[in-house]
Amino acid sequence: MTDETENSGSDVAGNSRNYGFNGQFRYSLDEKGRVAIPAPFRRGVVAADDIDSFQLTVGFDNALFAFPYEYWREVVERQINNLSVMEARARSFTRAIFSNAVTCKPDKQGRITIPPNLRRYARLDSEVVIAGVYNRLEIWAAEIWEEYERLTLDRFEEVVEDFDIRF
Amino acid sequence: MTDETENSGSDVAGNSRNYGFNGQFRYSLDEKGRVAIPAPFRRGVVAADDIDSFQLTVGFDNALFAFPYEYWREVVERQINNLSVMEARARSFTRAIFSNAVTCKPDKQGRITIPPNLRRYARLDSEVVIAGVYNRLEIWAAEIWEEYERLTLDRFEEVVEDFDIRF
DNA sequence: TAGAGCTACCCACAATTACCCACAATTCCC
DNA sequence: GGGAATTGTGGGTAATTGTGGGTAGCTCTA
Repeated sequence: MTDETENSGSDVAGNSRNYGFNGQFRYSLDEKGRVAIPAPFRRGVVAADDIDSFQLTVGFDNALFAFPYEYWREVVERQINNLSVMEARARSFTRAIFSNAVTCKPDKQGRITIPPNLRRYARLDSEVVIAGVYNRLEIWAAEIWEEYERLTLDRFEEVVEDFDIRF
Repeated sequence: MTDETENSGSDVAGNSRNYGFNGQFRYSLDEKGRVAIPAPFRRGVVAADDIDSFQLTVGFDNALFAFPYEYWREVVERQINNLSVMEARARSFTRAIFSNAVTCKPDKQGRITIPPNLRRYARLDSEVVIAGVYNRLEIWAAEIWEEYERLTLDRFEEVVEDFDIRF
């Protein structure tokens, strides 16, 4: 573990009643392209007993999104399933989503291997931040993450106002 | 294996509970016109025990589509079956789809042979990308694929908005 | 019917990957 | 505070995968 962005996260994520991933974790991407899944997120993803996998895909803001497999399955069934192959934009979307996705099952050490095309998309080289964001994990290049946080965290209060969130 | 668009794909795709093909793989088309089927896609296509074949056809955007045989059979029965021979456009469509199709069974090494007319259609020469796109594989000439991805992946976020996909 | 060309099937090998073990550092818990 | 468990990271090995090539059988032609 490196020490700049120390790791923090709730263990409640392991609970099956867990309501959302949270915390941020900094890891190194090793020579084989492997990165650790934050320990609190490893358990509680299991749907059927041999599927404790994540669906890893391209996401927004140069990050990768990783969904619990079962959740991903629902999204596909409810939303992507009924897009028509006949429509060019729908094809383009479906292609992007699926061809840039991997179903990955953590190894015994809790790591996943990120394929080269996804590494490229997210500009990952050696330092990586994994953030828990409600229903997904986000995998960022550490530098990009830090820059992003620096820019947006200042404006947190403004943003909350925009959305009229009532705590 | 070449190294620019390295291969990526999930092994869970082999699972019968698999929900859709995904990942992208780069292969070389050999002198005999053979190309490897991505390993994760080889298993789990079996319907009856001697039918572990793909139906290979002309697809959209200069790509070839390959469907698991059983899935193809359903599509034909449910949809193509009730097109009328009386309608010129329907005839043309049916002709194109069937006359440019092959049922192909991977050899012991997991390769299929792509017939010349399909190679021509998809402008395949030596470098090929095979993408898993939900219910089908797509076979592209590597250059065309890269160009296509370059154009569409940037616009990914817009497209998601357009389709109002909620993760 | 013999030969030429083609195709399907098999073997072989190099490169890559997946899986397992090990260990140090950190965290947890009494 | 100290021992035990967990966690992050590196590396080794066996299995898988990608790719080239050979041969037998088939088809088509002369």
